[in-house]
Amino acid sequence: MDLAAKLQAAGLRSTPKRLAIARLLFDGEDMHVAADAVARMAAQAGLRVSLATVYNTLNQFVAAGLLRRVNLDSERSYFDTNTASHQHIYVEDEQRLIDIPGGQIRVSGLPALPEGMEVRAVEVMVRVGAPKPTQG
Amino acid sequence: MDLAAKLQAAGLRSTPKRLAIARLLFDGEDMHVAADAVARMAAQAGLRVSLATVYNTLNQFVAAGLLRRVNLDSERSYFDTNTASHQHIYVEDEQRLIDIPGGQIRVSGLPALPEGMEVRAVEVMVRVGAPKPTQG
DNA sequence: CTGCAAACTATAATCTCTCTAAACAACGTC
DNA sequence: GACGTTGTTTAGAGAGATTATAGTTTGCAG
Repeated sequence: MDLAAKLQAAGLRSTPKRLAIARLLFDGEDMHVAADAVARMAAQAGLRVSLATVYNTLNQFVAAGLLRRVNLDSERSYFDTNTASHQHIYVEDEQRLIDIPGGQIRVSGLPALPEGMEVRAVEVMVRVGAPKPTQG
Repeated sequence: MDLAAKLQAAGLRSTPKRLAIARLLFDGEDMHVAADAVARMAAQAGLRVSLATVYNTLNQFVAAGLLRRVNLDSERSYFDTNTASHQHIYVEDEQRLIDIPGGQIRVSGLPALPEGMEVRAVEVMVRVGAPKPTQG
């Protein structure tokens, strides 16, 4: 997996900062991170990169299709290094996202779409947690 | 539909501000609004209500089960006056949400959950738009 | 090399939302 | 109907995430 080539194939210049951030993100493990976590990871790795560059880079990666943005809550954005079609389980108590491999979940019964529209994405978010005692 | 009774049944005092905001929201039509839109609607209706109260009230309505929070993007929160189990189509080009009645969509193939967890919600968001010419 | 466009940075600005502390109102009690 | 308690409302400050700005630096074509 040549990251420099991956960047260039996506239409992005292969700069040192981008390469370093890409190395943090695409280390083989699928991950779900927020921008501040990326900045922290970068700092820990001894990389001197400004917060603005972290945001710029993440947004460029999303635009280039290298990352996927996940709308988990309105607090902040999360970025998913797995860009293949797949879904998520969100463990609310632990604030942890778990991937559901693509193709495992089937969504049926979609209604007719408005005239001239096509489906761009079907997002499924399964929110789980310990049973609520107040409900029982 | 007695709104004052509805508030009290939800454990909220029936105050003039809450009643007025409830009247704006629960006018019969299901709607999806952001906090600033509610503030604007209130102002247009001649209601003098502070932004803090709009936020407080919306959050209380969510906690009381009168509203549902929808995570559409990370910019802001949207509130859905339809609290029944249902799903959404998001028309990206028009930034418009369309309800899919509950029970119409079926999601199958959910994986096993972590130990001691139960499903709290299954959110489905179908993003649609005009076919992208660059993809064609 | 040289020049230009793109990238990077620090900082300011913006935007959504919450906190704070004080004024105010609902509601039960007498 | 006044009183006290408690919950509401408010203006404004504050917090946190993200973007805009403007100047400097860097990559890369010629």
